[in-house]
Parts: sequence; C-alpha cells; structure tokens
Amino acid sequence: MESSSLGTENPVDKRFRVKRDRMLRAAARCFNLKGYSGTSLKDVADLLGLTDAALYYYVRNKQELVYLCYVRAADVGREAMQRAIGEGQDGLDTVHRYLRYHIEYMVGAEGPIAIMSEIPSLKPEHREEVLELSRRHSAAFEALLERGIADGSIAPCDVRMTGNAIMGSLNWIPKWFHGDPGVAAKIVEEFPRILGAGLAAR
Amino acid sequence: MESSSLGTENPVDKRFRVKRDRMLRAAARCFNLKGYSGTSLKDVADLLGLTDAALYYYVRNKQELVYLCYVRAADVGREAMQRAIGEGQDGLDTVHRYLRYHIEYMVGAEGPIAIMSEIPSLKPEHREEVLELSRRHSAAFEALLERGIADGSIAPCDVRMTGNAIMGSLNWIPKWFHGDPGVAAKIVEEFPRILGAGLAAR
DNA sequence: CAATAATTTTAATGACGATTAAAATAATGC
DNA sequence: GCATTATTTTAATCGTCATTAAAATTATTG
Repeated sequence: MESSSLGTENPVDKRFRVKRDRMLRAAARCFNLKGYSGTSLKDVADLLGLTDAALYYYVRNKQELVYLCYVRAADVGREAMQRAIGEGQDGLDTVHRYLRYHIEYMVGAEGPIAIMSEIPSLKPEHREEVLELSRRHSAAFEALLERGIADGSIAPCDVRMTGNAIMGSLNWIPKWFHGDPGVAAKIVEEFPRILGAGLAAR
Repeated sequence: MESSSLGTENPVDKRFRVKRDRMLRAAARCFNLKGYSGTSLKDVADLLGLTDAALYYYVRNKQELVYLCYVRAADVGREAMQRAIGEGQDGLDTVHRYLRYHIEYMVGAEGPIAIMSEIPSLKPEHREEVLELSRRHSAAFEALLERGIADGSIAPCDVRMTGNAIMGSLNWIPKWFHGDPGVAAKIVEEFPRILGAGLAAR
C-alpha cells in the first residue's frame, strides 16, 4: 500500500498530489492577500470550488497548509539558486540570474507561491524548520555576494545587510503584485537590474 | 467642552492623546509581529498592562486601531520626506536623506510604527483613504527620483519599478528587525547606502 | 470632603471559523 | 453492474475573540 513503484506512478496518488498542489497555490494566493489568520479555510475552498471541510482530505490542518506553502516556496528559491549557480559566470552575474529566476517563478503564470510574511503564525514545531530553510537560503545568497566580492565583480559591502535589503524587496513583491501579466514582465525585466545595480564594483 | 484652547492644552486631553499614542505603538508592534487578524486586542492590552475592554475607551474598534496606525505611519513618512526635501542638495542627496530619516524613525527608540502589510484587513471606508495616503507617498518618492534624473544626479530608470523595489525593501524591515539597537544602528548606516548605490548616475 | 468626570474592569453576548464524524456521492477495478 | 476505494458534503461542536453594558475604581475640582 505504500506508493512504492518508482517508475509507474500510481494514478490515484498522482491525482492527489496534483490537486494538493492546486490547493497550495490557492492558499498562497489567499495568504498573500489577507494574511494567515485573515484567510479562512472557506476562502481557500471557494477558490477551488470546494467546501472548507474538503481541505482536510489533503491536509491535516490549517497550520500544515502554511507550512507546506513555505516548503514549496523554499523549493522554488533553492531551485532558482542552483540554476543560477550552474549557469552564472562570476558572482555578480550569478546574483543577476538568481534574481531573475526567483522573480520569474514568483510572478509566473503558476501564480504566486511565496508567502514569506507569515512565519510568526506557525506553531513552534514547524516554525523552527521553516526558519532554518529561510536562514539557509539567506546564507546561500550571502555566500553568493561573498563570492562576487572575492572575484572582484561585486564591490565590498556588508553582505548581511545587503542581503536583507535585496531579499526584502523580493519578499515584498507579493504585497503589491496581483497577477497583471504586463506588470509581471516589467518586474522580471527591471528588478534584477535595479537590485543588482548597486552591487557592481566600479 | 471642545478642546478649543489652542495655547493652553487641556491636561485631560493631553493625557488621553499620550496614552492613545502608546496604544498605537503597542498595536503596531503586535501587527508587525503577528498580523492584523493574528493579534487579539488582549495581546495589545497585555503590552500596556490593561484589559482588552479598556482599549475601547481610546478607539471605536479594532479596525480603527489599524487605521490610526496607518495614519501615524503616513505622518512619519511624510515628515521624513519633507525634511529631506528641505535639506537635500540634488535629487540623489534628497533620496539618501529621505531613506535615512524614514529608517531612523522606523527603527528608533520609539519602536516601530509602520505596518504596511495589513491594508487588506481594512474595511473599504478606511482602505480607500489609506491607499490614497500610500499612493501619495509613492508618488512623492517617484517625483524625487524624477527630480534626480532631471538634475543629472540619478541615472535614468523606470521610476515606478525603482520606487517599488526601494519601498519594498523598507517596508520589509519590520519583518526581521525586532528592536536590537546594534542592528538598528547598522540598518540606519547601511540601508541608505545600499538602496541608493544603484541610483547614482555614472 | 463631596461631587463630578475620567478611566478601567467584570461579566455577558454573539459571530465566526477551525475541526471532526458520519453520511453521501463519485470513481475505479473486477 | 458490484464491491471497494476515493472524494466531498452536511451537520454538529468547540474555542477564541471582538464588542457592549453596567459596575467599580481612580482622579479632579470646587
């Protein structure tokens, strides 16, 4: 009864995971819009054409819903980071790519996934894990900056504060971006330039 | 019975306003920490050593509490802007000053006042007004950028997106800054530099 | 000190929303 | 089509929390 088969995907499990994914996106949209406590399970369910109670088939409780959103957001961030590291030339170029990939995901057709605002809403058990993911991600970004400073592509700076400044700018995007594709294109195009502009070594 | 006397301040009214101010700061701290719906009136009251019901002596309801926090935050932002405009040399210098003053207030000993995250929590009546305040402030900042571009101190850029990027970075600060004075000093020192670095004309 | 105004508390009330269990419906494998 | 499994709904329950009214306390003023 365990979803053992690695090659052949159990179609039931697959449907389950696909629907749960839709759920997480709907939830993330709500959380971005109204915050964790501000969104009721009915809000999320309405977006999916379901009843609030139906959500419990996919998730243990509301807590787990945010938690999974975070894990998903962390995945996306990590993926953007890895891709950037794989493709980037020097440190600065890698930062640019990371910003672009991260933002592309965030404003992409899939709808926003990130909800970095709601960490305090998490119960201790999950909070620690999510904070750890978040710390790891910040550290990776700071390492990127260090690398750029080392290879001379980025001007020396306080990497902690610079990281906070840039990540804050990214994290805030879901607060004002609500899906307009024209705006999305502009963000993808402009933000990496704007945020990267101050980094370059003279 | 109207607080008419302009020179002589009615001591009762004054005490009232002072206490209400304390209330707003306490509320802002809670909102920043746990969001609007996430904070109960008891949370705020506890911070003041009062009962939840006592808050109603100072404010009509919870809605009005956030609303007043916003008005207060907008005042602070406007004040920072005006001071910067009064003292700034060229556009870029004015931007730098604005960032510094705004941040100084935000991380100052008074405690954080800004809670830009919770606009969706507002009821339509207040939301429109707060959005108008927010728009006006964004517009003022963008005008500052335009001015800098015009006088040659700032490199040409998309002022809308640049404004979003910089303001986002500022707005995010309350999410990770929680009062450590050492960190506060570092923010005040570093952020204006970091955020302004990308603007300067070559 | 007495009287009045200001401030806070106690003790309801009422909604709303998360959660659960049992029942109903839809899908799948034979 | 039947039996089984998967999915969703209906109909409670339970707690938390905003809000209110009345009572109690504290301050102010004559």
